[in-house]
Amino acid sequence: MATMGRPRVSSQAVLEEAATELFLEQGYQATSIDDIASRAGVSRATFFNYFGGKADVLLVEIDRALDAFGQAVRATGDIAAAIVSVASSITRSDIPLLAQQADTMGATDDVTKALLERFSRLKDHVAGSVTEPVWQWAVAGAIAEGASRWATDRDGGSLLEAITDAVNQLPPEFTQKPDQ
Amino acid sequence: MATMGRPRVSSQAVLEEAATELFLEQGYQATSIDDIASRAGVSRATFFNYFGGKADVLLVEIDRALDAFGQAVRATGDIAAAIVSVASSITRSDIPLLAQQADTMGATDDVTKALLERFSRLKDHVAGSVTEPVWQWAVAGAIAEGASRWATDRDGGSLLEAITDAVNQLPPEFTQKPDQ
DNA sequence: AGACAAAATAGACTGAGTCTAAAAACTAAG
DNA sequence: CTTAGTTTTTAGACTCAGTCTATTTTGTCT
Repeated sequence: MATMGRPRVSSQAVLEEAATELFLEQGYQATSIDDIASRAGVSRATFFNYFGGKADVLLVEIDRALDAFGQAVRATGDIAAAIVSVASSITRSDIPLLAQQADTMGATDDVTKALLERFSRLKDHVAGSVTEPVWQWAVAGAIAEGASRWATDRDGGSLLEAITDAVNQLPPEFTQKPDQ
Repeated sequence: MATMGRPRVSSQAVLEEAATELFLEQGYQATSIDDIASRAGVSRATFFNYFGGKADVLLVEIDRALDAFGQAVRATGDIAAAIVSVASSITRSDIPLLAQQADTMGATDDVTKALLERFSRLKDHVAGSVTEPVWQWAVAGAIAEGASRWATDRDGGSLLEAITDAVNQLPPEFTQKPDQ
């Protein structure tokens, strides 16, 4: 039945590498999608087969983590468990040049906007377990703050520790499982 | 000494009115900035003299409120007082067709993005009084949630009541003044 | 009348994002 | 080995946002 069709010529990883090179060379703003596609040896249209836009290239890992988090919350309904599950599988080596050198690249408010979108998605995922909207904001904010600190302060502990510390600044009932 | 230069031909209010008409007629997406400028009897370039983009037209009142809020926080350092000061001066008549009919206009995620930007600014303003970042997220989220509920549920109470209710779902120490 | 100031405008330009149709590259049969 | 089917890549056109520069308009002041 199969027939696989034309094999892929590129990948998210290849484009990510090309983009990161250019971001470090020229800065984020000065790099167009055409530039990235050229460097990756691929057409501009192909770039859009792999990414929705320029900022998405910088946030691949975040998106992967968000997807996993949403899936975990939907599966278990337990925020704390989902945090442990996702955060403990992420180490500093998973963010090669992303947030680490984000300012070196001249991260514009384009990136800031994209990050806010991710926060919004995070809050939606949190809503799968935390019913009260005001608490959703607080919990999502704590997670985002923990992750941000971890990414910024280079010599801190693990991501899980950072997020746990941040979430623990909230009242415990905010993150309790709805059932039981 | 003065010499005032050429008098203004348009205003935010005029452009806002023209834009709102078109949004209701054609929907938000289908309306270009050219359309708005034409309807207002002004050139496209002039539109950008009054607004930064299409979404900004929908959020004039929010921006005004945010500016006032930021000013109040900077002046007094008291979140609760700033909320009272700003929120009590805003009534339903101040949002003519904005959030009320936002879905009628087919509010895209363009508007959602713009709203997230506003939330980010709100959080920055909150930071003027709340030092702990995790609490900043919670407080800003509560304010946003209260305002959102007020704008959505038509027959509720005042904006101040809605925001106060939302903020009161947080521990009181989150919003206490830093000094004293 | 002439200098000055501020706003409006024309118009060009870059780049993002979308879309369509066609070409390319591979697999599985016949 | 040829053909049909499938998927990706690609070329290219198109709309629109946003920025920028230079020019024109319209007022006030001297």
